[in-house]
Amino acid sequence: MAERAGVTKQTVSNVVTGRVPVRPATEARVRDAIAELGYVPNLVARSLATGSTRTVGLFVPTVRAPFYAELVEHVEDVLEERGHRLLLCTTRLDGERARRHLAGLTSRSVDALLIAGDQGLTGHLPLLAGARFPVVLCAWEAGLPDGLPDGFPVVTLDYEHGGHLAGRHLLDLGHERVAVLASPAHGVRVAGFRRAFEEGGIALPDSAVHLAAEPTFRGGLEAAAAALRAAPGTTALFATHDLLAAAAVEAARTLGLSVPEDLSVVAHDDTPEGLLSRSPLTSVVLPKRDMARQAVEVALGALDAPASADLRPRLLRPELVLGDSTGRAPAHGGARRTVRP
Amino acid sequence: MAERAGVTKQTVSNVVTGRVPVRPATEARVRDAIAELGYVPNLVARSLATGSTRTVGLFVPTVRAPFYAELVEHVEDVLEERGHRLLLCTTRLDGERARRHLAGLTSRSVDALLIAGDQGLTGHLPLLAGARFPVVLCAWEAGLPDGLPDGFPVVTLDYEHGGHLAGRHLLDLGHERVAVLASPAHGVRVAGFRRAFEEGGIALPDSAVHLAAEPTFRGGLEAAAAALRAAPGTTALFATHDLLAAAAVEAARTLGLSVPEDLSVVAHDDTPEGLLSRSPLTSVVLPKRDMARQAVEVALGALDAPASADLRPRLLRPELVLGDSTGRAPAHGGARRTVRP
DNA sequence: CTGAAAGCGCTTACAG
DNA sequence: CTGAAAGCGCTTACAG
Repeated sequence: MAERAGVTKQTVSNVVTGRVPVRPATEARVRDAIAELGYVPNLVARSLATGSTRTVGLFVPTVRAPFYAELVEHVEDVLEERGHRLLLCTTRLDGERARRHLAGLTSRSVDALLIAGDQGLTGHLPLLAGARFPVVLCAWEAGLPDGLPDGFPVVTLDYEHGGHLAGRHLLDLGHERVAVLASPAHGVRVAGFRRAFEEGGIALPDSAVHLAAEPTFRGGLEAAAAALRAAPGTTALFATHDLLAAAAVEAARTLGLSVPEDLSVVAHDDTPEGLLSRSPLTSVVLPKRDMARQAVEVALGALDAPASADLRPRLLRPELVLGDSTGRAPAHGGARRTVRP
Repeated sequence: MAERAGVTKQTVSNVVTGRVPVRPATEARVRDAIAELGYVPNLVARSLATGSTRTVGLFVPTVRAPFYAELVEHVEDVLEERGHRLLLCTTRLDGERARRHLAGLTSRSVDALLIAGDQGLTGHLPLLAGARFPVVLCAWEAGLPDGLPDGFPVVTLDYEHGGHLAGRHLLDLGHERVAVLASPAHGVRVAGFRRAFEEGGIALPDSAVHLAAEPTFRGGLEAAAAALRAAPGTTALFATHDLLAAAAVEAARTLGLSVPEDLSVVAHDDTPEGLLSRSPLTSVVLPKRDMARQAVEVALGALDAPASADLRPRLLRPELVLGDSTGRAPAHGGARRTVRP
């Protein structure tokens, strides 16, 4: 303890926490002693006394996917503003792994927990009922499973609306023959896209949706080639994630099609900078930073006022950002004109 | 305390920690009580008593770069094996930010700290001297700065050797006119590449090295185009990271060159699956998992036996993994033949 | 093998 | 405004 050096005793605590006013002269002496001895308060002891670790846990499926990598950094930023640290756990779509980590936290080592992404956790959600701290679900695309105990706040993105924005945009540009390149997990985005076309009086057949099982450039190339081969009159593609969209543009080039003259491509969740593509793509952009902020606020807010927690899911709305990859539908039928056999 | 439920007192601690043998009958009673009451030990209290938080900090510049994203997951894996948690901090190449976070840890909230990546931290390294826990540096490409206090273990990759492997491979395939696409931070890789050619009696002029300031597909396209324009006889490219390499292949296609018939491309740190490219690239592959393991072991080992820490930097050797993107140098001079004006 | 005591380093009422 | 005491929930020697 630094008290020895100065003269006072646990007045040190008072000056450090600032909870109780201390006479300037005393405070100065204490601060000198602190500086001199290089005193650093023990945060573990403080946590035990206060019951708060100033640490928040975050579960994400992986940080290798750009979406989650960005989310992690946003959460970290918000946490830092509020003086909290980040305990990270990547679940790898492995419910058992998530369960183990959850068990490892169930003991006040964290003030709150954010769980992002819906894959692989569904079966283990009831476990959360035993958590001793607030848990908030975010970036949840699928519907909430029945097993989920009541009382879990959800802060997520309106993926359906994102898909709808993409569809609306293509419709507005006059596209009627379109196809979708999608990851199997992105059904909600596809549903929104489909709804937009239905509203425009156009039914999108299941055969227009091409799944790319793996989120790779190659998978995107293949899905795009398959889509254009299956429906040569296609004038626009909707790709449900960035790598798929970038691959679609390259696939079009390979087939001798110009983007956007012959083929429009709209992406979902491409970075505005278009890291992976030749030029910035028109894309549905997700308010990840907002989601991170609200998720943290709900989680930490639940600590202060457990009762006041608003349990209606918060749905944040994506926006469409225009890039170079979309344009009016060609009068002459797009891909039909030039696609090689 | 669960003791009430059973009959014993802090025998609970004995059965939970397993430190002191307990009679089976007693243990059973205690375990029943634990299960019944849903007792979970308070890890914060345990940390205060034992002096160990079972948490390790990791600083990386960002998780948005695949290299660090993978490293984070590897570190997490090794930590999990050893029963530790991961406190993550992304420094964003911002020394001031790193300093703040470091200060936030300087108080036994972490058992050890791993710092990955050299950018932006150089000036703040002396601060580490004040850390109350072992610190190990990893994935450090540049030379260690003079300001670094002695006694910091370093576990890193032999980047120079990686560049050398790439150069050696191209030389073995008969390539003599080569160019390099590099990120400005990757000077060591380029130096290794250059050394290989020097050993082969070929000097690589500075003009053969093309920098891509930003790690984007677009930047890679431009650097590759510039390289092939500047030296039309070029038969091979060395790209110092995955996105650059993937872009180089697409740039070659755009110019009407076949890979690897007209142009070979060797990457550095591409994923073996080649997520970003049309087909798996020949690439220098870095033993990240090994590095993560050794870094954690050194850090945690330093806890047990502070004196025995081996302070010689550990340099882990990359390997060359063959893909579809390299082949023998064309007899007729490669790019010269077909590049458009 | 089991119980009673002290201590980890803070914070928080509670008297002076 | 400042000091003395109790307590946060564990673990760790130390006696029985």
